[in-house]
Amino acid sequence: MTESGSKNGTRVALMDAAAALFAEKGFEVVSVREITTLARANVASVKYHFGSRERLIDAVVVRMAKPVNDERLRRIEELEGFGVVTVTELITAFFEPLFSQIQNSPLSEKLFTKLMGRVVGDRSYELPEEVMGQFREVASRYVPAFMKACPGLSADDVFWRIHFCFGVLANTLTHRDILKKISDGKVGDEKISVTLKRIIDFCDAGFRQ
Amino acid sequence: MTESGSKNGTRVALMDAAAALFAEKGFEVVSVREITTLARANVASVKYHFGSRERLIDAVVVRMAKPVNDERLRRIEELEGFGVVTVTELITAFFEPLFSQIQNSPLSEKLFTKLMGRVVGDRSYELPEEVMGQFREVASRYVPAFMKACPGLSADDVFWRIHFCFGVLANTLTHRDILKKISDGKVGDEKISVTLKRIIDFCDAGFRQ
DNA sequence: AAATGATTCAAACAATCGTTTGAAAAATCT
DNA sequence: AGATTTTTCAAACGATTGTTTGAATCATTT
Repeated sequence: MTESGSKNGTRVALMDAAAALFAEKGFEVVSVREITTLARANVASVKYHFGSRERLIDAVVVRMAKPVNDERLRRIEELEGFGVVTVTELITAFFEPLFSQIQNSPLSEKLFTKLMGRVVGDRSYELPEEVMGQFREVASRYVPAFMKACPGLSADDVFWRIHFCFGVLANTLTHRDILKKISDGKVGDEKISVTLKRIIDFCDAGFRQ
Repeated sequence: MTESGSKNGTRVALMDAAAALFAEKGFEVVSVREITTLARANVASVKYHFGSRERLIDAVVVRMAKPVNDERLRRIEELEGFGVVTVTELITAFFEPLFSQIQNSPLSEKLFTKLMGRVVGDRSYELPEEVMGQFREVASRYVPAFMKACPGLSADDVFWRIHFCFGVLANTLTHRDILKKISDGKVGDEKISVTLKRIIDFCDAGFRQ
């Protein structure tokens, strides 16, 4: 019974627990026993269901990244069907999918965004090859589109600015709660969609300079 | 003999080795034995010279952050002596000190920037209280200056945009080498001062929108 | 009901972790 | 020089790490 039916409860419980802990603490510092304790499962269940701790991390990352990258591809195809594409549209098409999956997640909005930030920002661990492939495909579609949307810019300029946008995104996702601490609780309580608009506006202005 | 003379060679050797390893791998995943091996010192030397692994991390971070924050304070004082201050000047005064200490470091430029990126970006460990105090002081000077320089913006807007700038900075420092990989080696080989200018231009445009 | 396969479980594996010990070595002081 | 302090060192500490084992339990099929 390898089918993903309704009966592999332990398997998804492990992934849910791992996702929550990874979001809070980072991939490197969460032990297998922490995960299995939170999931109310046995220590050996990780080896049984995933083969190893590392492959459990991979499974969590893939489950999170797959629908996002799928939607990114879907949206740029939709955009290019209309002809001319602007930088603003590209940035939006690239960023919005990161947030549109929140309601499908077993995680709270706060943990979801934190984990997503670690997936796109932490490079202390190696991304699973499956996700690397997805990302390469996304990049192969978006980079040329960005270059076409900015005729005056060199390849260097475009690459760097995309990189900067990534930085804004990753940092904001991972450390969204820091702002409340820094500002003595006066700033940081707003809907995720409002924050997303802030990010897009900032990156858009930075990209177009 | 607690004086920091020329004779505590092991102490600085430990900090140098730790700094290099932290830069490459991150604070959490480097073991005491890795550090002492690279420093050609005994395992027990960390406990003897620093008290614990955590306090060694603190020492490395303080040594890196102190001159940066000092220069930040010096430069904003200098700026405000002239009267009106622009956003561009503030961003420059805040960012440049991160790079001006490269030649004073025992680390290579590449490792220096990586480690600096982790110091400002990684929040898997707690910043030492000494550095937190420095940062609070820097923030207490720069945040009001930014607000004064952007009369039309709310406090929320200013806080968020500063946060975004932080993201661009931290991500670029930590993952400067990724760009070369993504672009098949075509992008990413340039002087650090050129990259700094890119960062400042991007953040400046994003901030002023 | 018996047999078969899938899953869980307590217990132990070897390896590594940060830390501690107490004595040897080196440096400094009187 | 001897006495004293500082620093180094090999060895071991208990705790925790990811993994493995083999039997027990559960679910499904024959």
